[in-house]
Amino acid sequence: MSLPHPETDQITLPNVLAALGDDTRLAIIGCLARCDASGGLVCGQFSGLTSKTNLTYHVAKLREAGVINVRPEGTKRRVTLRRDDLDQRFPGFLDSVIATAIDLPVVETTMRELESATKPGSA
Amino acid sequence: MSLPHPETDQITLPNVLAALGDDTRLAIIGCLARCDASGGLVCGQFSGLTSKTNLTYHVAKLREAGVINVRPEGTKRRVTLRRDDLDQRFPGFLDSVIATAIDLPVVETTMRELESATKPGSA
DNA sequence: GCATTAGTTCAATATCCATTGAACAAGATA
DNA sequence: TATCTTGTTCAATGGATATTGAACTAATGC
Repeated sequence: MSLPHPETDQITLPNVLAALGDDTRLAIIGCLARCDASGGLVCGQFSGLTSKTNLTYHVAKLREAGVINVRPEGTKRRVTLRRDDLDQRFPGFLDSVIATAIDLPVVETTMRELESATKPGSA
Repeated sequence: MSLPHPETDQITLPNVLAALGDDTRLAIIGCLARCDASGGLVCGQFSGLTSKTNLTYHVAKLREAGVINVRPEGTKRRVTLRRDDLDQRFPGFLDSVIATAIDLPVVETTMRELESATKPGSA
């Protein structure tokens, strides 16, 4: 964990809601919801959503709010949902968000990334 | 319902999250969560939160996102949570938000309003 | 060592969003 | 009718937030 992440008990609802109240970031969460079981995703796999620079910005927002975990992996950054932490802090919240976010439309470029990510042996 | 409210199936998660991702609006929801059983609140009872003008703005945001219902009552506006609609659309979501929002600190002026609102015969 | 890949930093801009005050409208009350 | 209460509208402002491109760093592979 070389990047700063808030402790579980420092995650606040206002921050989480503000972080999720953005289309780009909600799309990131939707993608993660689909692929989290297969080890999460790396930043590059969100490339269909927006520019590389902008992605850095939005991923940082989600990380700082405590919604995701970002772990360096070589030159890449592996992104996962902080499911347990959020469940502990706001029971039922993440599940209800994911249930809807997972159905949000995804651009085709990103869709292909997700498909290859969920294939066995891709993590 | 003289003011425009979205139909239940037009309420979207991105809009709801964006509406709740603001401290003033989350405070309004917290107040409503305490008092909704006793018939909701009128705008004036949120006066401790911000200015009158600004309140109109935030209440409109919540109404347009489908989070609250606003019903004219003489010169007043009665505000209630759209519990059933939100539960139907995003099961578990509102409950998990309220469970936390109800514990958020409330300014004293507003606190007094809430106390008088929950007294029997005040609705 | 050199090029490639993956992501970051920084400064600039653009856009959106919250906040304010003055003037207004509508209903209640006398 | 005059006045008070409650909330709205509008235009203006300030501040935050998203987006961009250029230059950069760090790890990987040849």
